[in-house]
Amino acid sequence: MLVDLDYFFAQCEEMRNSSIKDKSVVVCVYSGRSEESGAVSTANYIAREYGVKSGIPIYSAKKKLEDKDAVFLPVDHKFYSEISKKIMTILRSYADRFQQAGIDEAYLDVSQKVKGNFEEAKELAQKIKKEIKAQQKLTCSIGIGPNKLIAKIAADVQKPDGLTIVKPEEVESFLSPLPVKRLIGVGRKTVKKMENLEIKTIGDLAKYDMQKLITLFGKSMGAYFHNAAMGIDDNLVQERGEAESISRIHTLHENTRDLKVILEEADHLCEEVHERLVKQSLSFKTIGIIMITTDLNMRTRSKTLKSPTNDLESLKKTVKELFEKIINETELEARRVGVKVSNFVKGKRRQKQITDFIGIAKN
DNA sequence: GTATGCTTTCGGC
DNA sequence: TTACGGCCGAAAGCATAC
Repeated sequence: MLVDLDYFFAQCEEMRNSSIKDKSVVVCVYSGRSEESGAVSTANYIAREYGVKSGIPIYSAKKKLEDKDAVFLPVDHKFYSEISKKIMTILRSYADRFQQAGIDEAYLDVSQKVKGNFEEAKELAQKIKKEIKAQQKLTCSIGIGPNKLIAKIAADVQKPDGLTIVKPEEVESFLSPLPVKRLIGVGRKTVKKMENLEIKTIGDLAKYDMQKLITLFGKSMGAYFHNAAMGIDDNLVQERGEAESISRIHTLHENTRDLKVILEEADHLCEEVHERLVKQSLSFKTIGIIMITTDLNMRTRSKTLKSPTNDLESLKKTVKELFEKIINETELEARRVGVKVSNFVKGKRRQKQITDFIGIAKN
């Protein structure tokens, strides 16, 4: 089953101050550039009625909620993380196997616990919903299915406070009318490509010849699409290791293409990223930078080292090289800049050959 | 040509 | 009419190996 906490950040705010819960609640990331510059992180369902949703400018949200009873709050990530942690502990206790997937959702393998009985799974889900409500005063939406793929899609069908069960014999009729984009791995380009083949729904995809899919999308993707469309997914519910990447991004006070200004900010971001790396004793092999230009487009550059490191000065040095490169490749000014590391190898020390091998074997 | 890994962009929350 | 964050993993694009 998949448990998804409803409009999580905004619901946390409602829980902290129940007097706002019959108003529009908009949780915002303020950039600090001007009084109201920034974007909406998430909004409760009352605000969504007026078209306020994740990612839109704060200014635009204010306009939509003009003369409505609305509350605008800054994100309080620390608070949400604490709530999330408590709820994840509750959820973990109900599962044979558990996998957190982001701050507000988790997969629970409960097949042993309910002996493969979907009615019992439904009762368990109701119990879980009750407990989260009692302990943390929050609602969630739960999807139950024979595998992760179905559970995830099922959880999306009814929300907030939903519960959707898809039994094995219902999988086909459940999936077949849904658009192909609901499948993980089917993005904009693939949707377009499939549309040209007259594949619009998951049902269309399931009927399509697998050999043809393999010719069109490659062996691994083709086979995956074929199986996914038939509701087949044998991915296990598994606890995740550490994060795959760590990044920091920041909006500049003013747009600029002055390298000195950019690098001053970048150095600071490097230090913050490095601090998190040290906390988790991680070394990295890949260093990336992000630049959002005046026209709000994103550009990135990255470099993969021959051997992993956790050294702050090497990080800064590579980041400097990458920014020098990227600034030479555009005429536009930077609005936001970021630093990202990935391709982790566990360990504090500077690594030599033996761990290089582990790094390769891991991939 | 296909598979694999690396780089860049996209998109959800 | 415009307006616009920060973070992550997934998808797409590309280079190289086989």
